[in-house]
Amino acid sequence: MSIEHDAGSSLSELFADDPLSGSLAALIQQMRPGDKLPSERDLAVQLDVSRTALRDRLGMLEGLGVLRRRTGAGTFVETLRPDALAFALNLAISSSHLPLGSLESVRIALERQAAAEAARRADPVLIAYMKRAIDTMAATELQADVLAADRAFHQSLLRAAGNPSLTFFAEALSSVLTQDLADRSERLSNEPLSTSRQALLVDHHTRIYDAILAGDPARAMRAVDEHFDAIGQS
Amino acid sequence: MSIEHDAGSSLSELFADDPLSGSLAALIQQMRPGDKLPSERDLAVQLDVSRTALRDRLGMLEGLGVLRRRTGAGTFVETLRPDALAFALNLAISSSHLPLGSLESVRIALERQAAAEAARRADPVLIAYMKRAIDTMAATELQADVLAADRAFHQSLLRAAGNPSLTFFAEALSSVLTQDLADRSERLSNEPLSTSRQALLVDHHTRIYDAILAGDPARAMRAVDEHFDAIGQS
DNA sequence: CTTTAGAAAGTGGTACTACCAATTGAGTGA
DNA sequence: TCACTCAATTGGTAGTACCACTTTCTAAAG
Repeated sequence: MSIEHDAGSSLSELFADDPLSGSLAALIQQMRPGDKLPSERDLAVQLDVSRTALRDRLGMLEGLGVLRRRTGAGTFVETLRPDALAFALNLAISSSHLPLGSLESVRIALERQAAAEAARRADPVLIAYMKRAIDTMAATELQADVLAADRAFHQSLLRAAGNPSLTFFAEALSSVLTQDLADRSERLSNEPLSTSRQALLVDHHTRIYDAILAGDPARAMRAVDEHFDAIGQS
Repeated sequence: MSIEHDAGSSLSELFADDPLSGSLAALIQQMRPGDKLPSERDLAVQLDVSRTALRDRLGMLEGLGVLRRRTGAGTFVETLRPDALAFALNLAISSSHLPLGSLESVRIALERQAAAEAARRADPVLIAYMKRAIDTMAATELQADVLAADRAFHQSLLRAAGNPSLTFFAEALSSVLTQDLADRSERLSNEPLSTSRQALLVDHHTRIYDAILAGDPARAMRAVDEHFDAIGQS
């Protein structure tokens, strides 16, 4: 019935108004991350378009983080990179005035979900990394080190959840929020942290850790919420 | 100290390895959505590059959803479009085998957060839309109409949260998950829905609605979780 | 004077050619 | 065996010409 209908390919539908991009997307879908595309000259002949038009689309796909062009080497299919999405987000946010505060909400939502799933999985090895981050946090004295340990904790939390999408989005968001966080913490980074505040942070993270270790998703989510509620007010 | 350091511009840092893209990003940041960029010929002269190189970057920025090129008319700064991110996601997901199931988790996380924030805001007008969706859901008989009402409910829930980022991500995700959802529901869409199941759905949504109306974030989140737990098993 | 049809200018889209710069790898030398 | 050189390949840029579409202005028709 249909002359050329690549069934099930959601990509082609999105490219309905651009056959060239559609062909490229179909080609890329059949390849695996790390694979090398034919050279621009060959590909242009193969798709029966000029190198100019081809490069235009390649640039677009590179912008989306799907491809990576390396001068002299070739064009390669990229692995899913959170920073590519982060880049797009950064661009989008800065050009459309999406408030950073509302983004923080998304981050909390993801972290809460990660805590719940980590508790459900209860992988002792992955959870151990969280414990290590907490210990580091308790042992150090410099604000910068505490922040580093904090990042390590949240990273290991996401890893413990074992949900690639969750990790992907969280890391992308993290990249977007990083410079804002850096700006706020820069002034304090080399000063010693108030002992009471540090103890509070350690306590919060320990509560999250305990809930996950106990395999209690609801309690883990609650612990995350209490954590963010507390640091939100300070 | 630094020769050209556009302080505070997070974009330029990301473009550190590509001066041309950096200049373009800086230019775009100073503009507002809907504004028209100079013509490619003018811009090429202005930035002292060839039109070829310029078009390559414009293609990239268009891929990111930041720009929109309209043949014969010009190039314009785009408003933040969730479908642009959805597009990038679609491409990324299909080319990196990110499981759809893990994406569903993200959606739940966002919806849970939206429910909490909606309860915190407790805007009677926006909440009324949720009620209307529930009523529609209870009144109809066709599976397709129930699904439509379901979508309307979740949409009004996000609106009631009043968090642009949350809405943005949820809609982007929704676009990605749409075709999958469509595939699953296609077979049932014209059959009458089992009465018990419909009643269950109405009950779930009513619980969420009640919690939000009562201004109880914790209960709202719990209701969302129970909802997704239930439909996840069926 | 208003409306409208058409011309003209401007814009993005494509093609083609030529050349540059970086990378790669095979071959050559020590 | 190792190190180096050099040529082929690849992406990056430049410039030109032309096409299709859009917008705007103009002049003719009412």
